[in-house]
Amino acid sequence: MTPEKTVERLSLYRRIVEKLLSGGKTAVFSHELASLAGVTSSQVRRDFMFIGTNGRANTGYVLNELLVDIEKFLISHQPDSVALVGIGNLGRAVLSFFIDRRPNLKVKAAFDVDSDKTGRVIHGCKCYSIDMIEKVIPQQDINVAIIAVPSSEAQQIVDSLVTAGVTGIMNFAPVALNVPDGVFVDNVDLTMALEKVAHFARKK
Amino acid sequence: MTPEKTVERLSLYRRIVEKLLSGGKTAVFSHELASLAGVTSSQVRRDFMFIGTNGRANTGYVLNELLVDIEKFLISHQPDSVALVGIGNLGRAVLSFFIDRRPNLKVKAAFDVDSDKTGRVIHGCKCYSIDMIEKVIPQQDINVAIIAVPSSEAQQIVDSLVTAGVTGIMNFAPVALNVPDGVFVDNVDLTMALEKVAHFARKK
DNA sequence: TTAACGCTGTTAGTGTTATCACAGTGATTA
DNA sequence: TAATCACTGTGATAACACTAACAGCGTTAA
Repeated sequence: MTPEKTVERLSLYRRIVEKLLSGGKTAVFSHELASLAGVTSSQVRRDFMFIGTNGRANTGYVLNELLVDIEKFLISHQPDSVALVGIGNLGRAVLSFFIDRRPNLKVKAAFDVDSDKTGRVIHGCKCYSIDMIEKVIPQQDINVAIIAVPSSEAQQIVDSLVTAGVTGIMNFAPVALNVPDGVFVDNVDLTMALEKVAHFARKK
Repeated sequence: MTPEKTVERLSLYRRIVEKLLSGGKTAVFSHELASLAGVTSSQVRRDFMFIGTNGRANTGYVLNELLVDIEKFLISHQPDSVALVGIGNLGRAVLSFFIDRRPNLKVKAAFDVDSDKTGRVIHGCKCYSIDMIEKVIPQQDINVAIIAVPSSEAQQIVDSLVTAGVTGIMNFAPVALNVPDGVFVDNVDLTMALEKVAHFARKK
């Protein structure tokens, strides 16, 4: 219902609002927020229509209220639990990136095929063997997974994850994943992104 | 002129085509490629209109020709040189990810503020201090940069990069970067992506 | 109290991206 | 040779995303 792009921007707005709040500001105009987020002011106001927040003429949006409204929309009442699959270079970097970044997104468990990596605790996150997925995921009430494994293994792992109850997947493997309706997949294809940049660096 | 989304998909098509070729296949139908890429067959054919490749009734697209056409479009005759700025966890992971992945995209230099990290060679890539940017970039003929530094430093670094001649930037810092016309920026916002997934994991 | 101002909320319009649907085409079969 | 089939290439259409523009409103100034 709410456009995907709007959800994306709300995530960005929130971080900007937090920064402004911690800087002592109490309200913000749509055009200020727009310039900080790199979008137009209409865009900001339109996005806010979706979450039903409202500002005031001459004052703008009161930051406290705005933050509450964004979070009410973006975040569930209880923190989302996340699993990481694939503890290679990329997986570890992503793990360290997310640890303590957003209190509402907790990476609770990590999985890998390599038995050398299991049993350990990395960045406060316990590492399991991959065949523990269907046991640990429901146990820890995890519904979001990050996939950072080679393409060839991705589909099989996704099947386990979905069976185990995961309904949202952030996928770093450059393959199209097959999932049933009701499971959301976001593909983060770094090769694609870099090639795109290289392309437009020349052509634009 | 060519849609950004088409460029993205071409990068994906290419990798699929390479895989099919190495598997001994010689031609592919639009609907096969579509299913491998997770899009529709019309989409595939429409994308191929932009690069002017053509298939044959009853045969589909001859893989060799297709690959040539995609590469002619996506790739410059000489390899693009890339710089990495920010040798933290994420930067190193991205570096190891791209090393030897695409022969046409060479990460030639890395930069960091931390002097402990400079002088070394990581994954075959030489590390410089950040104030060497404006010297090294033109020297190595680099036109693409990957930014993996904290948000607070990003803008300043972008300014140096642009001055030094960079025209394409892949940005991992979650801030809107200010660049002149003719410089292409692609924002890869991991926090945003994960929050989006978490959101749709609940709502969808 | 009225007028002017600057902002929001929203509608209507525009541009971009994806899909539908089918005419055109070459291969295959009878 | 003619008919059938399965595909491509593309015009037309629909869905989606962004932006411009302005009415409405609270605030400020006269």
